[in-house]
Amino acid sequence: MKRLIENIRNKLSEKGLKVTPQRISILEAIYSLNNHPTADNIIEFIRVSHPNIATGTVYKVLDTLVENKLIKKVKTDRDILRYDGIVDNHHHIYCSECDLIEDYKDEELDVLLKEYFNKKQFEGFKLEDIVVQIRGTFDKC
Amino acid sequence: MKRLIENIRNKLSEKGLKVTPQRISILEAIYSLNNHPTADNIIEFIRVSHPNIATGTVYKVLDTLVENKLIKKVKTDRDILRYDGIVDNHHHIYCSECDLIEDYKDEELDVLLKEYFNKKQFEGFKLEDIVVQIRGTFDKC
DNA sequence: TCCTTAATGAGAGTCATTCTCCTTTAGTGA
DNA sequence: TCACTAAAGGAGAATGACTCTCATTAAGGA
Ligand SMILES: [Mn+2]
Ligand SMILES: [Mn+2]
Ligand SMILES: [Zn+2]
Ligand SMILES: [Zn+2]
Repeated sequence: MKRLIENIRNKLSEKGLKVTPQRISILEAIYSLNNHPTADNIIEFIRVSHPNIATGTVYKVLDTLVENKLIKKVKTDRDILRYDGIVDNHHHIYCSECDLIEDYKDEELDVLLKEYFNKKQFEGFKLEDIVVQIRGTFDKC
Repeated sequence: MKRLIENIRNKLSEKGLKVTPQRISILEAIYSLNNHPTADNIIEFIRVSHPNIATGTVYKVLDTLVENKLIKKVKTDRDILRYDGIVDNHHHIYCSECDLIEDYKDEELDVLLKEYFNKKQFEGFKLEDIVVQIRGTFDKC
């Protein structure tokens, strides 16, 4: 807990960002809300301990965190943005029945993709990353 | 041209959907605008020949077409929805510099993925499809 | 401790999408 | 061919996620 916040402070400083209570609690919220929260999920979570934070501030901080690669945006086919506190490359399982997005990590898949894309020529294109979208339905849903 | 519209009429009828001029021109627009158009791109395209179509109608028709699997939504990390007239499974290259989304089709990749996911156990999950998001920057951008 | 400048708060503004409700029309069957 | 009916479309208001503006506050460096 103390350690989490210390860790967040360090991440912000390392990027040359001012360490503000708002930025700390937003990152804390993203790390605590496991499943790819929306701005609204984050605001709701934060308001408990930090009732006066402005929604505009939350959106601004989220943008800053994305720009500095402390968080990522998650691609969806809805018109509400979702965020991911895990910045290491990983894949996503999208539920067709609800808006659940689960992480999927597997070294074997990463190796497979790496080998495939190393072999392929992408003329005039600088490859940055590969994310696999796995879509389907969970029995529980 | 005539053939395209005849083809669209058939697709609609096959799904048990009423064949209306609005639905025809929206599908026509999606097929003509190659790169994963937004609702707004579609409206702009259609207004030339069909100036009175209501925006609400366009959104409603798009929903209907998605539900009936005549088109698909494309996942993005923006808050504007984009659509795809190609319903056969394929992958997407996202440009980091602009909002270009190119199709990527390669049989070898599909075989690779198919073999990998056949082998993996997904307990309590019914797999529907796999789409690879390739992100990077085009030199031209 | 003070200063500078970036960050935040409050609230108005924007705009993509949805909703409501009335009118029109596609498709069916006499 | 015609009339009927349910489904679809038009107009425009409503919604809500996100952005903007600008005055105030506070983080971090001197
Ligand atoms: Mn994730
Ligand atoms: Mn496509
Ligand atoms: Zn689900
Ligand atoms: Zn580009």
